[in-house]
Amino acid sequence: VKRESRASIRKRFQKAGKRLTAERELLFDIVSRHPHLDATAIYQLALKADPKIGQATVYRTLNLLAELGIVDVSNLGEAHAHYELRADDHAHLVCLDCGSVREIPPPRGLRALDDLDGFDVRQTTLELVGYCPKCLAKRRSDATTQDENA
Amino acid sequence: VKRESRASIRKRFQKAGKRLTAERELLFDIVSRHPHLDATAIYQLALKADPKIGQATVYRTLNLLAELGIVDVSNLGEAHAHYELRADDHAHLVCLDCGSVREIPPPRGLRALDDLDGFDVRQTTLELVGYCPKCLAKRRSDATTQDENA
DNA sequence: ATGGCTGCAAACACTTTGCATCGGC
DNA sequence: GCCGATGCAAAGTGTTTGCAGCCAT
Repeated sequence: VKRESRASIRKRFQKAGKRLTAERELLFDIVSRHPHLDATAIYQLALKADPKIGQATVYRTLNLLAELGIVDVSNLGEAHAHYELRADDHAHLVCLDCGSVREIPPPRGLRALDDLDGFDVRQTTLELVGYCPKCLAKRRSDATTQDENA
Repeated sequence: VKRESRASIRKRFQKAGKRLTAERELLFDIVSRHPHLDATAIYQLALKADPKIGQATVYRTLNLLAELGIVDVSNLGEAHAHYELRADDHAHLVCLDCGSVREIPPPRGLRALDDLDGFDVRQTTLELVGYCPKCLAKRRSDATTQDENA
């Protein structure tokens, strides 16, 4: 797993003519340590370390990290954005009940799609939403109990 | 391409205990004829046919169609929802410049992911965003002209 | 020291909801 | 005729932006 280190981040920022502030470093650390969070959750975590950080800074920084290609943005089956460090290609297995996210290797053959009739693919998103084994079991027992299910 | 016909839709609604109103039929037709539109664009088209339809009806109907499994919802690289009739599995090739959407068959091997360690996959979304050949050419010539590019 | 970055709050875009009326079944 | 569906407008989310002061370079 090739990840941006905290040190190499400084260079990336410099190269892009951006400043590396304490807030940005904090947010980078949070995203590093907690993949798949959304902006609100990241903001809550950030507040614990820096009680006067603003939401705007969170959004601006996440957008910046995305522009620099340091993080990837995805929806994970919801309407709003979730963030994670850019790493090897992988698919997301998202549970509709508990919201858990599992990463799995993408099917071979996906890489073959990198060049399609001259279309230049920059980012590939593969999301599988459904029910994780645990929630699936719970749903089944609920259905039995209630004798009701779609 | 197996698509819901306008006639079979009535039965689907009845079975779900929903009424088939003129508004719903209109919105279904629009989505049938114009895949990949977002709610605003659909609303604009709907207004031409029925000047007093409300946005709320559009959102409520699109949500209903999604619940009934008649349409699929995806983001197409943007932050908001786009709608299309549910059809065979396919991937979306979305251009970052012109926003065009091309559908391509999914790589074989994707179907094999349908059951993963007991995870029950309900919907699979494969999106490839990048630049279409036309926009790619334009970008290259712009870069040459301006001697500037990331 | 200077221009980018921040916090605050207001503005925005998209979507949902409350309520009175309307119309499919 | 009943109850679900509609239109309207207001409320709700998630995100962006304007501006005065601040701090990394």
